[in-house]
Amino acid sequence: MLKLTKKADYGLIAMRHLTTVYPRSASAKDISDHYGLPAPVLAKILQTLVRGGFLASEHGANGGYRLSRGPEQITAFDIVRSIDGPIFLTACFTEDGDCEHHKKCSIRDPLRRIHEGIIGLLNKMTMAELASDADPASSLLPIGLISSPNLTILNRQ
Amino acid sequence: MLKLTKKADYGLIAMRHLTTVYPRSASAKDISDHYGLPAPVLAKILQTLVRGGFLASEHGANGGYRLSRGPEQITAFDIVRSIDGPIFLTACFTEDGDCEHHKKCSIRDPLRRIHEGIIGLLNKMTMAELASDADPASSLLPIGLISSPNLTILNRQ
DNA sequence: TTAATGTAGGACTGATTCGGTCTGATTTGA
DNA sequence: TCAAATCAGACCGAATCAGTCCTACATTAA
Repeated sequence: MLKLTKKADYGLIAMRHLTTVYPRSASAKDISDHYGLPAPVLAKILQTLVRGGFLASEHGANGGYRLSRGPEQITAFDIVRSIDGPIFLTACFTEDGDCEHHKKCSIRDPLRRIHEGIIGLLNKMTMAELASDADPASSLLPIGLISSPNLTILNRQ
Repeated sequence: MLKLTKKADYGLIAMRHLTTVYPRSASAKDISDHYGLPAPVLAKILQTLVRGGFLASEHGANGGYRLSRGPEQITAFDIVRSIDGPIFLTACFTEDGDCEHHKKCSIRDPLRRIHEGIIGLLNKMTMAELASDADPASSLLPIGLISSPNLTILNRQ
């Protein structure tokens, strides 16, 4: 759990590609061929991102998609939320904000802090950063999180 | 997407409850009644946490579950991973580490940094912190168990 | 004008997972 | 012994995910 859908993955890959060719455009087929992604799925994702305002579409022959803003003005959070919908750490965080256990559960507030932290991480990752292989990663992580030795990425059991 | 399952939620609620009564125990029924959680589901979750080594079970009448370690030695990450399984931000982060697009996708490394950050956030939230947020039940805590005021997760210096 | 290219969008399917129910076995204390 | 409680597994309906198929619309090039 706690992972992105494949659609969000595909969306990020496509956005990264479009960032590298920015401000030019690329067709859905170009991208799906290049990365071996299923073309119809990718097409839908790109349409979603158009509706979200992050891409502009160009119809007709030699058409395609291009970023509607600069790569540094679009974040990973934008893309993920646009494709996967709102991000909630727990079911408590609905729009209505009403959770049937709300009165008693009281884990809501601590989790909200984690929740905001996750969104913050995604929000700091711009397309420009995603597309740059250079890696001043330190700027991304809150101080104190980097050096912890038990932060193994692959938590195999 | 990108949210915890209800089981993880229930597990955290139960762990928080058991933290407030620590080092005493509580039965699954006590907890499910108190928070209105489905009892059989909660029972399974607690069994999982026993296998994970975070709870000890006491059979028979007046039995129940209690924390097997101090509340500051169990983190939200422990509980979530134990219940929901390994946490991967993207499908790329499997145990094998092989992703069919691996050669070309190149969003792997930036996402890995976000992934590490998320795990770091969860790892810094101990049960003691989870239970310490203002709540009437906190008065049940033995003196000295409420952790230090240095509880902010984000931007901790 | 016509054909090719490409986007837009809905309907549908198969697989997987999630949340939850049900049933029964085992262990312990009164 | 009996009741309370944990332990353990099978099972099911609903939801979601990933992907395919089909059709319609828009633009450009020949």
